[in-house]
Amino acid sequence: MSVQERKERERAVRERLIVATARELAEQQGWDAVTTRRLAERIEYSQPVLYSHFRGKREIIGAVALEGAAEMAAALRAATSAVDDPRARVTALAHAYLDFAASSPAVYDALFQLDGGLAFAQEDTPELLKDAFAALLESLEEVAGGGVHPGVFTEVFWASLHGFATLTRSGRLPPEYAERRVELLVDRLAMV
Amino acid sequence: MSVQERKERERAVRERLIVATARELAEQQGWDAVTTRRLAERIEYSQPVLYSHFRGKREIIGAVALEGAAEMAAALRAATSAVDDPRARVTALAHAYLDFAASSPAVYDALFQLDGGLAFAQEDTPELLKDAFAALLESLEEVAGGGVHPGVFTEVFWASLHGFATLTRSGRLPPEYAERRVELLVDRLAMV
DNA sequence: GATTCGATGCTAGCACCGCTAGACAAGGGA
DNA sequence: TCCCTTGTCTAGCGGTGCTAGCATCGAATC
Repeated sequence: MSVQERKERERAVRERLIVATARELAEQQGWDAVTTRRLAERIEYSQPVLYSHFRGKREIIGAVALEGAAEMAAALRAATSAVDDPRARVTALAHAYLDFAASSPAVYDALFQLDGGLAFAQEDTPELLKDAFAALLESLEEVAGGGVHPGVFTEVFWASLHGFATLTRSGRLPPEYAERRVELLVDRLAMV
Repeated sequence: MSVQERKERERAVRERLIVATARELAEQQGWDAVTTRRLAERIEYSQPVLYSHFRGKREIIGAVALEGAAEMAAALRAATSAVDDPRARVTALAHAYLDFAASSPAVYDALFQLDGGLAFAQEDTPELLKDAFAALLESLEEVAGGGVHPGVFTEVFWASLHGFATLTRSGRLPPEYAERRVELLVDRLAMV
């Protein structure tokens, strides 16, 4: 029994190593550079080992996304918890979101841009993803305004931030007015 | 002279054929299916011919994007020109934008998601791209509100629509509340 | 009309991709 | 000690974007 337990433990360690290495490589050189060959070489195993942990590259992206969702939720809560004023809290939330997207672009892509095989906005959505959305909602529901569904309001705010993040990083939005865009968005969307 | 002119004409025809075929293939089966081999086979030439017109696949995507920018601008203007009320015009604009994104996903991706090697929001930005942004601005500047830079306002509105379009298509936003999201966005952002 | 010669499109091939079949070795259980 | 399961490896499949170098075709010249 103990032998099997040790093996399972070692397998789990190696699986975390794969995910961490994939993430590291993606942040360093982009997801295009995360090939199964390079990834295998970095973890010092052969390619087929990857497929004994994940069905394919997509699932590895999904694993990085889940890890990222947890970190993002934590970052959002950390940035908002110390702020008392509801409106200021929303501003802090927006900045924390955009900072996360800018400082961890590969993780952000795994979450919101690439196909990691994860279900969103459904029953079988992983709890970590639901919780990341919940982290947004917690700061947003109180400024949604009367008669507006907090979930829908959160979706609108989130989609806007997502647009900022992706269009800015791909060079389609100029960086110079980033702050004014955030101010305008919060000013107009947040009631009170 | 006439011989050379004829050749140039034929070259231009073939170049348009490449772009049209790439676009068609991308809309039918997604950009992943647009490989240089398949594209070459469809236009009934060998692969290297593609490289006598474009530096690589990226430039072909860029060509599709430019074509799409012109169509998008036309679609946006067509949808808004007949609407008199400024606020209703913005709503029509939003719907036209989202309809374009949903009905021509491959072209939309070439424009706003993939790397087509085009410059955005710079001096050397192609006129067609500037004009597509102008088409947005024309309907939005009059509802930007006082003291707000129309360009910045347009960027915010556009980024939000982009978030809706991309997150909805990748299954990250549920489609059922799409209409309510648009209403909320227009309600809050448009002044008067 | 024959001949030269440059332009043009082709075949073949590079290094790389995601993924997998099948050989092989190491280790625990009898 | 032997067997057999488990796990990992090598090698290879069909695909990718892209390119070197050859062959052919056609326009211009003699």
